Amino acid sequence: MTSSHVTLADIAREAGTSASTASRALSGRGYVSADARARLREAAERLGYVPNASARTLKQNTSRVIGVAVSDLGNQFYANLAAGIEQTLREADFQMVLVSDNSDELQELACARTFLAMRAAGVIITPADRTAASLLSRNGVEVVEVDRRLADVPCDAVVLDNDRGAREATRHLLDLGHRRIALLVADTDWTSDAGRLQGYVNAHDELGVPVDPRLILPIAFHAPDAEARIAALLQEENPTAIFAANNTLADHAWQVLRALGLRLPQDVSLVGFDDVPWMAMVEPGITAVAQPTFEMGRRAAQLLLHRTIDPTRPRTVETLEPTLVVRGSTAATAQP
Amino acid sequence: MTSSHVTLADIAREAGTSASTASRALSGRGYVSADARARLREAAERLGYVPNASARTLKQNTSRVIGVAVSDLGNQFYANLAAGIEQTLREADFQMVLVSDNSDELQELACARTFLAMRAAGVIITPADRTAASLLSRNGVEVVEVDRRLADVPCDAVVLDNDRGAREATRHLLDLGHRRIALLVADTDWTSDAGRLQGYVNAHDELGVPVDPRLILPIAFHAPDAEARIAALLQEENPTAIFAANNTLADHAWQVLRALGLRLPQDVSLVGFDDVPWMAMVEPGITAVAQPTFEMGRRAAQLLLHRTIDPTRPRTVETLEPTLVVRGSTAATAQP
DNA sequence: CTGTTAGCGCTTTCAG
DNA sequence: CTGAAAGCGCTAACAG
Repeated sequence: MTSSHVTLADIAREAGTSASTASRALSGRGYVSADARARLREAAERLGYVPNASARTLKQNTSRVIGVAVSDLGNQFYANLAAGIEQTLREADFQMVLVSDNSDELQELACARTFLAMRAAGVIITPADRTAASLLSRNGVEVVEVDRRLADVPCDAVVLDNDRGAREATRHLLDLGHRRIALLVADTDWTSDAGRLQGYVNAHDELGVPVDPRLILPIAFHAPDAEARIAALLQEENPTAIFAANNTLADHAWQVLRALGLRLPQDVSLVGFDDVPWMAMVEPGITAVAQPTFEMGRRAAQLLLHRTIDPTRPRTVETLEPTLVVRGSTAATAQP
Repeated sequence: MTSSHVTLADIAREAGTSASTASRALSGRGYVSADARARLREAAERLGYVPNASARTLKQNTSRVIGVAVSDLGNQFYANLAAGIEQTLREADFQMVLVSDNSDELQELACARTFLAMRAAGVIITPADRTAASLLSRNGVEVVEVDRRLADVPCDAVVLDNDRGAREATRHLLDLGHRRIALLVADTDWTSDAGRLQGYVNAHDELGVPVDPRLILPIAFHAPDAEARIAALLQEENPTAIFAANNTLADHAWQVLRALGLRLPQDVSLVGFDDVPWMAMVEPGITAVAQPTFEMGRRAAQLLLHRTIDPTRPRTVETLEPTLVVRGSTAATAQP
């Protein structure tokens, strides 16, 4: 029924006080007589008062909004990350403004500008470029990087121990006797993918197995020829195992194997990175490096919330540990 | 380097104009000489001006923020819905504030209050209760309901033809000779689930097959005993087929069948509702009613955007059609 | 075409 | 304990 919005002045008038007193009563800051407080509370309730966040933000020059920019909300990994962030923020009575930036530098920068315009209390980002963090930081907005690190300004971060995850996965295959292990890795300059490549190499080095660069296949996101290239690699290089360094590539690899009629694990072994539901459901199950995705989101949000409380807190990089989940897709090599 | 924020007044001073002229120049509304505009643009660029969204919202009493409240961001269905909404909003230069409310009435109401406080230009919601929409609507905020309808105030909506989806799925099983089809359905009073139940019943009625109420199992979200109850139903009622009316229930059913060692489709047939990736990957594939989830999100956002342009637009309910995707999990009944 | 003025709703000194 | 007053940054009349 109330068409226009009820303001503090309205409830002040209703309760016979000034707006300042009303502000103090409802925000709980400063002295207000119990009597006045009760009257104001009642009036606010009765009139259906909803504080105007913009007015408050304008006055206080900071909001309860946290900007979140992820690469691809359609991907389970980022969706779970966002879910973890959202849950944590909501518990602390903050709101999440969520944007999916397609790892596009321009879109990412546009997001940063939007978050700045909103006077976001902080920003969480899966970075594709360093300019966004730089712009935000320069304007006094705290940034937390998740999944990978890119910023050239100091900021908190939550990442996975990608090297270790990839090393364990590769080592698992090497221990099973595989010597020609194809690596499917995203074609980026991100620390996440670099770490996974490094882990693959390290595992080889540790056992003194030479790395054949022809077995390493960098594939861009959403590359339309991804599966064709994987099929070509399989046929030209005859790997006995595949390590797919993210969930999309694992999916592609699995589809290619199915299309070519190659059996898991008799004809070829497969390890994925990022344990998504289908990997536990297909037969045989896919051996995978599991990431605590939701928890990464939670940690990132916590880091940001802690910093809003104590801005002098030293910057932290939290490195979470992956877990190798062994299933039926990996087995010892057949004798050649 | 710029510690505090650059304001319109700053760039006006820099360019030797008043703040109003600066406002006109940068917002593009009203007359400004080409010369002044150029100087102002340059100054804004040079000083790194970012407009203050709160000030603008306060003044104009409306923002470029759309509130979105979904039931469970961790569920693919809602994540995809959110992704569709986000993409559409971003294209129109709106921001999405996303909250996952666990279908909890109190959380949902709290979200509504937050969106109101932010002067959201509109709200998209997968409703669990009618009070949120009512509160928003009463305060002049447009609401679009997605996936199900609940509001007792007029609002736009985007839903699936659940009756038809369930009818086709059930009909498919009946046509294969099944006469004892278990229905696993979410235990809600939502239109979505009611529609699916109705479709199940309608398909039976059309063929004159009696419905045995003992085969209908309502299961609450996140019920810890969901799988135990499904297993019990299978053993006590001996259905020859299962229709699981959402993706979570399909997952549960599949796990139970696997645990009990029942083969698809020889021992029992299975149809899911909402075609998620694993259903196409397991062997045999799961026959499923596919929803255009992402598209539903897009439509909801479009409906809202159109209404912000033309508030007198008549309310619309868009009903999208599902598609039955037949895979190997369904087959004719074995002769008893 | 441009500047002046006023005010959006709230919080925060500062006097009382 | 309370009210008056000022101002956050922006925009929209309204005169010039």
